[in-house]
Amino acid sequence: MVIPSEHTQKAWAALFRAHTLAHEAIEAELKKAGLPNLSWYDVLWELEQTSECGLRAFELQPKLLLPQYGMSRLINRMEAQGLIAKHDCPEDGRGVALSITDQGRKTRLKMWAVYGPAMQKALGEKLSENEMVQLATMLKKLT
Amino acid sequence: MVIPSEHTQKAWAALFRAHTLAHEAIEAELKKAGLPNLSWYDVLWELEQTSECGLRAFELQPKLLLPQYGMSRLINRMEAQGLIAKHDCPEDGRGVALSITDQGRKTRLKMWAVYGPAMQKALGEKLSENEMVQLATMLKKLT
DNA sequence: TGCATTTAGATGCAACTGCATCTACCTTCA
DNA sequence: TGAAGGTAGATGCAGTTGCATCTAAATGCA
Repeated sequence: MVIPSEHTQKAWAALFRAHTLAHEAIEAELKKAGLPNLSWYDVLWELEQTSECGLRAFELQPKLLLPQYGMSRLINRMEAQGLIAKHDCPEDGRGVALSITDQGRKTRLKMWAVYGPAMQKALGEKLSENEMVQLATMLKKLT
Repeated sequence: MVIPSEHTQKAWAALFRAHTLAHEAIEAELKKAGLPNLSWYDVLWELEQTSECGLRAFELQPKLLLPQYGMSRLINRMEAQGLIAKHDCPEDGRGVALSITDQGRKTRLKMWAVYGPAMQKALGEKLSENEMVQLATMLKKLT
C-alpha cells in the first residue's frame, strides 16, 4: 500500500480547509446581498464570454465540474429566473443551446461587485502577488 | 470597489479546481470500495485521536467545518451504523460525548487503505516533496 | 438502408442539506 | 434563589443532490 507522505497529508488538509473557508466566506457575502451562488456566476460568466450563438449544456459541464443532471437542473432554475435562455439546437436535435439574457448580464455585474471584494478579502489580502503566482502554479500542477 | 488582481483570480480558480477534482477522485474510490465518505473518515480519525472520555459534538464541528445541524445528523447516521457511540455527558446535561467503537476503528483502517493511495495518486504523485511543503505553506496562510 | 450503439439531456425517487426554530440545560447576576 | 439570557443539540419543512433510468436523436456499421 502506498501511503502519502506527511507533507502530502498536510497539503491535502490545508487544501481542503483553504478552499472550504474561502468558498463559504464568498458565498456568505453573496447570500447576504440576496444574490445567487457561485455556480450561477460561473454559468453567467461562461455564457457572457461566448459569442451569441451560445453554448451547449455539455460544454458547460467540464468548466463547472458539475455532473450532467446537476447541470441540467441548474440550467432550468436559471432559465426560470430569466437569467439565461434555452434555444433548440439547429445542428443537434437532442441538444440545447444556451445564451445569457440582459437580466443575466445585469445580475452577473451585481454579483461581481460583491464577489470581487469577497475574493480579495478571502485570498488577495493574505498573500503577496509573488506568493499568489507560486500558489497558482502549484495548484495547476495538481490538475 | 476592490477588485482582486489577475493572479488572485487565477489562484482562486485553481484552488477551486484542484480541491474539487482531488475530492471527487478520492471519494469516488471510497464509494467504489463500498466505504463511507471523507466526513465519516474525519470523525473516526478525530475520535480515534482522543482519549477514551470522548469528544463533544461541538468540539468536532470546527475541525470538520460542518454546520451544527450537519454535525448532529452526521453523528446520528454514524451511530446508526455502529461506528461511533453517544454517551450522556456527566459535566453537561445538554451535551453528548462521542467515542469510536471497535467497528469504527476497523472501518477507519479499511478506509485508510483506500484513502491513502487515492490521496497519493491525486496529490502526492503530482508534486515533489519540496513543492508540497511550499503548497501547504501558502495554503495555510490563507486560513 | 436498417438495426445496434452511443450521446444529450430530463426526471422519479430517496437521501441529504439549509434554514429557522425548538427544547433542555447551563450561567449570570440582581 | 429565580428571572433573563446564552449554549448544546435536535428537528420540521422546503429545496437540492445523487443515482438510476428514460426518451429522443445521432452515429456506426453490416
